[in-house]
Amino acid sequence: MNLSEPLVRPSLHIELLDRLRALIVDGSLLPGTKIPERELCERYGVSRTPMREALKVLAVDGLVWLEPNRGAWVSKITLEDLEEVFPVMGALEALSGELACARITDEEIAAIRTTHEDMIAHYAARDLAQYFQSNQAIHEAILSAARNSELTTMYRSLAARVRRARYLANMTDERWAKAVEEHEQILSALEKRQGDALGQILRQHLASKFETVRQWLENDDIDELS
Amino acid sequence: MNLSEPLVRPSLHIELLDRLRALIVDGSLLPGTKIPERELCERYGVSRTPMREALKVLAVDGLVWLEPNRGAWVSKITLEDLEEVFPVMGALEALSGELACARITDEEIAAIRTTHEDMIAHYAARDLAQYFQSNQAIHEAILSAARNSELTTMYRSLAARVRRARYLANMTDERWAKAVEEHEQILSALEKRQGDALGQILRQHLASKFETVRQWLENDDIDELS
DNA sequence: ATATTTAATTTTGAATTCATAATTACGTCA
DNA sequence: TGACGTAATTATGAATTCAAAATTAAATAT
Repeated sequence: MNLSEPLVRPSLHIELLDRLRALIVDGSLLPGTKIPERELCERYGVSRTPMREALKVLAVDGLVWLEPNRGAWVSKITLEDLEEVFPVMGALEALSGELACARITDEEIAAIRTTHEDMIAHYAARDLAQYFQSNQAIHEAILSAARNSELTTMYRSLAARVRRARYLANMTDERWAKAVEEHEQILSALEKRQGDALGQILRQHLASKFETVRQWLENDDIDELS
Repeated sequence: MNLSEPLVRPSLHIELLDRLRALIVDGSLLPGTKIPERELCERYGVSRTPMREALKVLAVDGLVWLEPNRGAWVSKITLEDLEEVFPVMGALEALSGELACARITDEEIAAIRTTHEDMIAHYAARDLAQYFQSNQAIHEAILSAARNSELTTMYRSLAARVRRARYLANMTDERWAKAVEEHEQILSALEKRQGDALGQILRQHLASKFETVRQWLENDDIDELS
């Protein structure tokens, strides 16, 4: 423990922001449901003022929908939303690949290679949860190697919204195999530091991911996740 | 006047948000200065509650910097910030070009051509303010033709931050000529609906814009705009 | 006179209060 | 019984109030 650390007390609205975001992203608060403002205030022992500040920020972030004089609702995720969000994420992820190739260290590449091999092992063991975790870690590591905090903020905000869809559980074997193969290409381009190629592969990777989501949504004959 | 329009009274914090954003973007509130919360509350006749909500949203947007227990400052724009923001804007603008080519109508292209010719006329007349306005209208029209509200929101947020730098006043003749030439290429690619090409040109266009900013900042031997 | 400590003032963060809008519950009448 | 209208309740938006932190001013000491 660092004893000379300054004593900073994070403000309530920041703390709340993180907690509420987690509640929505992990699915504790379901899309389309009303946000129980009073109940959350009681649960966290805060007044409505910081709670409402946090909700307004989350509304800008796209996780919350504010209806004037009617309260706050957890945003739904429609296919139309995803059709807009995925191309933007694709462009951002392609950029992160390009920048990462120019800036990543050999050590960082080695670490990603290790995570990649873990991921392959989870794939072989058909452990979807662990696979998903390694997968996400790889994309985060590339993003981090891009050394661009604006890019990081924007990408994370979109990724959080998409992640709520939880479509991965419905991934077919075929799709899963293709995703793993694409990841081989990602590693290969990264190790050769081929920025443009990596950008294109990442973009394509995300596009196929979106196709999975689209098919799932269309097959289930629903147009929103609630 | 549309008599069947629903009677919506916009909430104060939304109104304030727009007003404050305008104050910062148009330079009435200078980068690095403290935001006079009390004074603004009096000016707009509102209490601190909605004002503080608006400031928190603007902080997420990157226009305001909140220092815990010390208040709100207008964000400074450092060269380091711009070095991060420009590549992201470039990726988004490239995407807007690609999508626009796939979706734009002939009428929209014709309208952009008209604005383009206006812009050329302002260039010939060396009317920088009018040139700037037409220029911005063209980029907005392409963005709008991309039909992607997520993209629009993100791009506009970054554009607002960059616009505060007001580097255009310092554009050299050489740079200005190059920008006009790039715009000819933009129109050409758009009219041929060559999405990939348009994307690359827009990205390059923004990159040269950034070089102007960088040189200006470095020549003036300052590292922030205040 | 300047540096340092202490007290007064101002500002901030957050709880509380209050007016208004929205929702629900109730009562009336066909 | 069910549709409509009214009253009671609840929730929301925003002003006010209050405690704590930061800043400024004043006082003391060197």
